[in-house]
Amino acid sequence: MASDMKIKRSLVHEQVFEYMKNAIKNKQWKVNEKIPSEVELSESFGVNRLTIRMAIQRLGAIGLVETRHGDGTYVKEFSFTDLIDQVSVFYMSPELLDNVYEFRKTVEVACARLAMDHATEEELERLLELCNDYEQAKRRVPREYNEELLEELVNKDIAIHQQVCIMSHNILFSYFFEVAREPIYHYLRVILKKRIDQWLNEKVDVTSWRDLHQVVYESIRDKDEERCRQAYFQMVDRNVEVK
Amino acid sequence: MASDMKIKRSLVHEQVFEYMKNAIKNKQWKVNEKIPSEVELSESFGVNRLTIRMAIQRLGAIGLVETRHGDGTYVKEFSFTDLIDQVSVFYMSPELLDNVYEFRKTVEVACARLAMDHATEEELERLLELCNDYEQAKRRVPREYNEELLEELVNKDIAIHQQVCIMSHNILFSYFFEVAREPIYHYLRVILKKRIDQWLNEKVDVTSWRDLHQVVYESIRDKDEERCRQAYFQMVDRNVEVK
DNA sequence: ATTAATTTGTTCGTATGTATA
DNA sequence: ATATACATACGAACAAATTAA
Repeated sequence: MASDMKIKRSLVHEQVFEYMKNAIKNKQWKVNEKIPSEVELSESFGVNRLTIRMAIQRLGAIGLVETRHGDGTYVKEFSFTDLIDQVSVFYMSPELLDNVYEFRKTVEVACARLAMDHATEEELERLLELCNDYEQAKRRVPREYNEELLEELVNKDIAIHQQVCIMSHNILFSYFFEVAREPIYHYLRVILKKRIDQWLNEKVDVTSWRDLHQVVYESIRDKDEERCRQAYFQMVDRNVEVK
Repeated sequence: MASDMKIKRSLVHEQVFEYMKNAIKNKQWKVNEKIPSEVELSESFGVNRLTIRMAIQRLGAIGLVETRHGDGTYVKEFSFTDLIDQVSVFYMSPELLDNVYEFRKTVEVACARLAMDHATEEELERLLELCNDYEQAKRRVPREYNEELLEELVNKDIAIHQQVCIMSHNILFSYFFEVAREPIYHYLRVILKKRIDQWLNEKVDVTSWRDLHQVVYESIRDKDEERCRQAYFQMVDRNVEVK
């Protein structure tokens, strides 16, 4: 007798979970729609109400439903970003930091190239705004440098690159950026901290440096592939040593 | 009084969930380790056992723990792939199919380029194997073409590109591929079906075509960037019309 | 503005199936 | 084979939040 065969255990709440997941997948339960109450479901499935609750908890965990106390449970529009935000700390690792360098030099450049073809005027303006935001925050460094300002700079930096993803009008690139967001955040934090320390200690005047974000903006606007590529390369090459 | 302020609701199971999530994040509960039993946790938290179970269900849903009947609940190594597999159908959309074309022309090429620098001998051999697998399956088409063989071909195609991701030794690229896997699958399915139909009806002898996967393999092996790029471009340009 | 009905949140108690020593 | 620890599932009950009469 093959005792190493997978025995199909009951696991009631698992079955209920799969059923409800399929109901959402097949649009039987549509987005923003209220699903049947827990008692209704427990009756129609012929299981205990708490078993239903188990399944609903699981659905809520992956962002498929949202349940409101005293009201009911509603099907939620799936958000890739929300899910990644929730779990990114669990796949974050030091090796990923090393991978960010290659990511920026390849995927981000490709993304910017797509942005040249697909971006709208409004999106370009928004990008310019974000670049100016960044520059303005940078100017505050000599006077009021602290951890808070450092984080603000990193966030503004990320916002710029996220905007380029949006401008590519390719959802996959936006998703990739979300996946890489956590490592990029840590990467930028290390780099920026080091650069600012050098700046303040050795009294190098960095304000005179042409801000490369601005160059990225201009080259996308002017559809200048080569200048854009070089801007990105300078951006990452200026700070190769992560460790 | 600011009544629009976010009121911190109780939501016991939510709090327990957050606590346990942090315990895993901070390596207080390590991977493969058994967490305290439900009764123990319910006692130390001062809540009911079922409330603990709610939280455990949520942790299980995002792949942080695995619970074995009659044994206990164990912390699991987080798997990005498993999570994406579970939810990819929920972010899959027709627009994503259009994005696959640009993905292959940019990210995959960049990935292959990294593979030239980082791939090991064993990985190259494995890639050759997968290419041969694909070619062999392709030769079966004229005699025994059906839905099953079509899916087999698509899966073997995907396996090749996944191997290139592995060879890049950049985890981010592997993650990206996982995210794009579902759209790529549908994309390839449509394209291959159309190509095979043309092949069989118009009796074009496609077996004589040089398989481009083989070219990708050779160019990675020989570190021939230009040939590699052209192979990818031919691969996607040969079938631009998705719809 | 109050009340009543509905729905989710939480608890207790109990019984059962499973794995391990 | 037995005992123990543990997760699974059920039923009943009450608390708390929301909605509508």
